[in-house]
Amino acid sequence: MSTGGKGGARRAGAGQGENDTNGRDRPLVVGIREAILSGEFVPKQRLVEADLSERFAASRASVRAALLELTNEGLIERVRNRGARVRAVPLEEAIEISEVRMVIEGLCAAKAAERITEEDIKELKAIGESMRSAVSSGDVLGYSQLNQRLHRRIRMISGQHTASNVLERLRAQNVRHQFKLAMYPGRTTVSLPEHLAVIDAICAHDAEAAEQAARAHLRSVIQTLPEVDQDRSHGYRGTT
Amino acid sequence: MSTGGKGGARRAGAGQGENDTNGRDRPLVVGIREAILSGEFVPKQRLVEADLSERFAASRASVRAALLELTNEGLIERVRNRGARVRAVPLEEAIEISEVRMVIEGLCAAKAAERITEEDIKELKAIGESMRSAVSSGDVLGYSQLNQRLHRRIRMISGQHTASNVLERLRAQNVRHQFKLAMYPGRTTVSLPEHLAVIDAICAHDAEAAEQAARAHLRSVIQTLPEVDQDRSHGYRGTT
DNA sequence: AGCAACAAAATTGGCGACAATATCGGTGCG
DNA sequence: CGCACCGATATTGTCGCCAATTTTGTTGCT
Repeated sequence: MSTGGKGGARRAGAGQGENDTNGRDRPLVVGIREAILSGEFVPKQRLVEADLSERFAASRASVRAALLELTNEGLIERVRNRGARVRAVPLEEAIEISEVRMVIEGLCAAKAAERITEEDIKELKAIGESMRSAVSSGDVLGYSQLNQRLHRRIRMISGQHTASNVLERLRAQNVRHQFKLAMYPGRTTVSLPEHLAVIDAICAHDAEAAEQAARAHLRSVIQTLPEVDQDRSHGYRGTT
Repeated sequence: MSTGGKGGARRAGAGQGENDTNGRDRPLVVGIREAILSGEFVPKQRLVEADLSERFAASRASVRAALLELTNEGLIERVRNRGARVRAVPLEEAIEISEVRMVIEGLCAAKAAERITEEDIKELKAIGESMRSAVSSGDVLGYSQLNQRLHRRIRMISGQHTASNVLERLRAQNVRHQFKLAMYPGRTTVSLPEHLAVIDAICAHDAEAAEQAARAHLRSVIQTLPEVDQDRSHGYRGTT
């Protein structure tokens, strides 16, 4: 974990290690991002620079820089001279994002199937077993965490830095929908066999099957998204 | 297209002339980006804020903001307290980028095949014919422009806003490799039938065939990339 | 009473200056 | 003669201030 200053390393976005947010970022970016992802800042909420400046004990210029960065990450939305607000991802766009995720996760799964080692096979299968037991015991939260770990592990095994970066960004934009999806009753029962199929295909070094399984899983997600959607995501008048 | 969007209406006037990668950007971002994409700023070249400030007659803060934005677009690379420089995309990463492009362009092609109208069919076929004649007459530059127009048109027809954004960003990062690829002798002869296959599949409303054709085309690109690569792209010691 | 224009407040955008940090050159010592 | 320490320089990071623009509240007119 020693994220020390390895100067000569390639940029390639985040290293293969944990990129939960982005370790190289200043605390401001991380802080605001965490606030958005944790739900403290709700969609369409205005983000006034002065307020954030006070909230994080930093200057307004730093806040502005952080806001600009988060804008490019797709988490907040800025209009010239009209300020920044948390981006509300409507269902239609959440589906689009998931469709892009579908093909990229398929790519990663295929590449992972080609590159996976015996050691990683053990870990993937272990994750699969944990997921199975989590579903059995009804541990939805644990299953959700295992889900994220599985996807991240597959990305790592695939060795596709570019794909990982894109996926991470897309996932952050959809975190709210993903959360609602995870809480959808009976979702784990549908999700589990799909995940196991992905794991099996990757561990069997079957790239084609892995890609198809990953895409099938995301297709299932896309299909379920409209059911869990609550239309407050794209509400124009959020003043209640 | 823009379903009830509030802000997207004004963008409708985007003439086919300029490729405003992002019309909402301030001139600084556009200027620096153009300088990088046009090759004026070569990879690994240092971008000193003060110099850019003078070059574009703007304050350093604005330059910094633009640099931050371009960093997130993947065009430049920044190290804390050590400045920014034009990102040099090594062959390995160019391949990764093209692999991601492969699956996303496949997705767009499939979606375009489902959504295309008779009007768009005519235009796609017209582009195909133009490409054919461009290859016949050996007009490499014209073919390259038609190539970009075709891809852009397909993205537009697909209606995939997210995918288009990702593709545009990835394409910008690979613009140098793409250029060398376009100039590779005999490349057009290989590329043309692949493009025509994509066009035919899309116009035939065959989503599956369109995706496969698009992926085959990008696979061909990936296969050719190493041949056109000149190792100056990833030169570590660029101090001349 | 409704609407429009105006004014005041709020907020963002831009700018210059100062401090922190890395790089580079020089100098002294082993 | 080479290496390490040290200072000078260059560059970036941060901060506070002022102008431009938008939004909102008020007032006067129809």
